[in-house]
Amino acid sequence: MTDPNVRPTRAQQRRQTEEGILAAARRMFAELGYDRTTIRAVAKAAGVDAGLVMHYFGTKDELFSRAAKLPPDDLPGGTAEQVAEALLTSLAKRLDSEPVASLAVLRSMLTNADAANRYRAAAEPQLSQITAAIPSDDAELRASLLSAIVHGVIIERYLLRLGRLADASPEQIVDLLRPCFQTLATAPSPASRPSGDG
Amino acid sequence: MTDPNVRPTRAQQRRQTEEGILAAARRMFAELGYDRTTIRAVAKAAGVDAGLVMHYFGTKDELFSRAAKLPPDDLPGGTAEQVAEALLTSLAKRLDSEPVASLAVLRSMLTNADAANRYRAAAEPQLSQITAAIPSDDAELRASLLSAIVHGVIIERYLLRLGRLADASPEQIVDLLRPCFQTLATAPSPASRPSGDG
DNA sequence: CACCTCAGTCAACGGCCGTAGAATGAACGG
DNA sequence: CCGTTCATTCTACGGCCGTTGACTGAGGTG
Repeated sequence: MTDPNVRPTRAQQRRQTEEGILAAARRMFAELGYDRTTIRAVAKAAGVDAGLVMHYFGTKDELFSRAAKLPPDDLPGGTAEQVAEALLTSLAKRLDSEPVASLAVLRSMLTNADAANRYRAAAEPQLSQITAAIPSDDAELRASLLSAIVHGVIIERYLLRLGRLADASPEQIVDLLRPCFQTLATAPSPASRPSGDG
Repeated sequence: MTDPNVRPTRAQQRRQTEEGILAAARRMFAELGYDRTTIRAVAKAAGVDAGLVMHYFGTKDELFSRAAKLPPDDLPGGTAEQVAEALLTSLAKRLDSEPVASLAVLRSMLTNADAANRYRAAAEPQLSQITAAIPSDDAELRASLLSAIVHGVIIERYLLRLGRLADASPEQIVDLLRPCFQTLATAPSPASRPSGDG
């Protein structure tokens, strides 16, 4: 096997080099964020000249845009209970290994408008899917809270690497969160305070 | 009234200018993060020369350090239930208005090591306080999850300004989260899956 | 073979940044 | 009133960055 083409064709070579640049870019964007990642450093990590990166991608923004293309993560519909469980399953998978491109977006979203929009664009369909499944006036808010929990956990695990969250098993985390998710997705709204009026 | 000293003393003037610089720095760090905030821009916003900022603070890092000094946010101890409720109260207050210095830290913590450390240092005492109150083997993980939820909500509300989370009332958010917090703080660990063995 | 295409390099430019240091002039202290 | 301190400004340096455009040489094509 090894390779029938000892010398790769020009198109192959190009695609391979481009892939190498994108991989290096993804790694650096995920580790350092948009601003602190320099085209020169990406080029060096990919073993090419900085001019080549410009030649292929035109712009640092375009490079980020290509490197940070997110895999769609749509959960199946169903009852609120099922959607909550699907969200937990999706979370478990992400806690097992989160795609580097997604980490690149998360790392940069607080300081780069494009990354923030990309995050919003990825979160929105999930949000409306969850919202649609929750039979409640405040379904939208509940969905937003579920999203905030998911992202809070992922940020602390991968980006801040906070103590227990960084090394706990996905199953343990998901099991602890399950009642939260089910409550948020299905329980009726509380009247007000628990120790307020009667 | 107005002012007995028509001309402020030199020390007063200095403190006032320094305060102005710090306020401008806080605003910009909170809005743009560490990297995209420039000393020159802070100086201009404060109406002084960039050299003066250096003269007073020595270094951009030191300026950030001074601008991002967090007010301590220690919750009272007690039973797990009480601690969970205290955490909710603290969250409600932060959802009502989060100090700009805190937003500066949150905005920068994913791309600046100093901000990340500052965040960790602020979160740690709360974490151990919560951990101490939870009677469970996985108390540390539960505390981490509570922390992740709090910060996820605050990030989406103030930094990403996501739909419903950005404009919902603190009470509404806290009421929805209350069962989550109580469960995480007090419920026993689940055995494994809900639909697994008997 | 001659020609064109194109992956890849190299050197440079203009800009912005953090920072340094000298200069100024008003407030202070004797 | 004089000398000192010090708040404040101005100018400049060196560095890194994104980006450009000319160049090189091997690959494809007729």
